[in-house]
This record gives sequence, C-alpha cells and structure tokens, in this order.
Amino acid sequence: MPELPEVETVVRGLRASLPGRTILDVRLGKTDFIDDPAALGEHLPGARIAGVTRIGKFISIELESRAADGPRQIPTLMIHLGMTGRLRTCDPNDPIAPHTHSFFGLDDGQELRYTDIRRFGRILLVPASGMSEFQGQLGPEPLEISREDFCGKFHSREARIKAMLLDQRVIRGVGNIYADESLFRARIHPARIARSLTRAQLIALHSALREVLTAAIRLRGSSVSNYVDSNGKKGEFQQRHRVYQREGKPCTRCKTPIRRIIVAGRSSHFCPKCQAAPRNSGKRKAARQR
DNA sequence: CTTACGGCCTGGGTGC
DNA sequence: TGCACCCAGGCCGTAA
Repeated sequence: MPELPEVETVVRGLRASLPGRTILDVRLGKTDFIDDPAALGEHLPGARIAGVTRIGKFISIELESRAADGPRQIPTLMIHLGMTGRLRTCDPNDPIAPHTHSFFGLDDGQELRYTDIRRFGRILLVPASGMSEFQGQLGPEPLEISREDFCGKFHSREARIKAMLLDQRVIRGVGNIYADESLFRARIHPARIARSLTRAQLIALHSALREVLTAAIRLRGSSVSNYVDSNGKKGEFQQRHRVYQREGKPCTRCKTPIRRIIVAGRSSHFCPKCQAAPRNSGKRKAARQR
C-alpha cells in the first residue's frame, strides 16, 4: 500500500519527466473514484505541468496555463493512490494494463496512466482558493514536525497511539506499515493510550518514525500487494520489516513470536515482549465481556 | 467536544 | 471447477 515513502518515490520518479510537459487530452474509463470527472476534461487540456510534489499520501501535480492562453487559474491535480493505485508514464502504444482508468496525453508523445485495481484511490482538482483548506485538513509532515510539536500532539489525547498515527489530521502520510514499524522500534504497544505515554516514549516514537520513513524512502518504499513506483520498479523496504506481516515469526530482538491484533479497526503487528501491553487492558476486556 | 465502532466501496487470494 | 469468505485504507454515520 502506498504510504508516505512509496508516494515520495513515485513523486520523485514523475518529477524526472512531467514538469514542463503540457497535457493535451484526457480520456477516462471508470470514474467513480474521481470527485468531478467532467472537470478534468474542462481544466486539464492545454495546461502545463509546473511541478510534482507530495502532500501526505497525495501526489500533487501543479498546473499553469501557457502564456498564449493568458492568465487563467488552473486547479492542482491531486491524486491519492489508495491501496492499489499506480501512476506512470508510458508510450501510448504500450499494452494497457487491466484496471487502467485514466489516460493523460502529453505533448512529448508520452502518456500518463492511472491504474487502480480496487479503485480505493481518488482523483480531484483543488483550485488555488481551496488549497489552504485542503492542507488544513491534514496534520504536519512527520519528517518536518519538531520533537516538541510532536509530543504536544499526543500528550493529552485519550485515543490509542496507533489510531492517532493513522489519523491524517494528526500526522499526514503514515499508514499501517509505518505505524507498526515505528511503534516496534519505539517499543510502544499499539493499543496504548497516547496520554499515558511518557515524554521519553514520545521522543522515541518521533525518532523511530523519522528513521523508519527515511530508511524506507532510501529503499524506494515497501512492495506489498504489488506496489511499484512510476518506473514499474519494486521497493525494497519490505525486507526490513520487523513486525508488519510477520505474524508468528520470531521477533528480531528477542525471538518471541510476533502477534497480530486489531487496533483501531486495523491489523496491528507487534512483539508482545518488547512492546508491553497497556496496564489494565486485561481488566477492561473482562469488564466488557461481563 | 472526543473517541469507538461498524459498514461500505472493490476484487485478488485462499481454502474448501 | 466453482464459490463463499476474508481483507485492505479511507471515509462516513451513529453511538456513547
């Protein structure tokens, strides 16, 4: 699943070919994952790609009108890959992969294609006037937030730490893989209530998150469920996973079998020995059953 | 207000 | 060979 490191890898790949290109035409297949399909055909043809950046898990393709068109506001093309989305440029004559639903013809003869098996992704246009609201719905970038601000986000919250890491309004870009991996490295159980964590633990989590994300970007992301970057290349960070999808396998630190439980409605992988369970989790469970 | 939880979208993989 | 079932991430409605 594309999370921050995978999206960053895709963005870096696209940055090599897209900026400066002009979009000539738009062809759409299924459109149920596009906020306003008609708007794409309205705004994109003739627009030049000014830059490609990442905003959390979104790929942001900034557009500008060509000089001949005169000044005209062009919205930003925002693409979220969901679980199975792929975005890549290719030759228009290349065979069309199954579940390819959007085609953007470019002025260098290449074609930008969006493929998404499950269509959990999303494509939308954000006008310049809506960018601050769009950004405002997301928390800070985990690689940019300071240690102090990070601790401040969690120290008074009653929610589970895993749920908060996944909440894009708290921190943007983190998904299930990097939440589990950073919690393991910080030795924090995913079901711990954020408020109950010590300052030292929050600092450790901040560092672990930075280290995991940085290492994953360096290895071009994690390839699970067929993720590939904009060049069709697989990432390598999945080989460094210590808990994610390693249920039953020995902890790399203490050999205890890794466990999987559901926290915040998500599979959560952890070492029951290295990541101590919340103090009264047993009592709570018993009370609920009664 | 905050948090928890279930359901929904879709289709590949699994197991019978 | 078919087919029921599980699961994934984000989002939304509802309940406490």
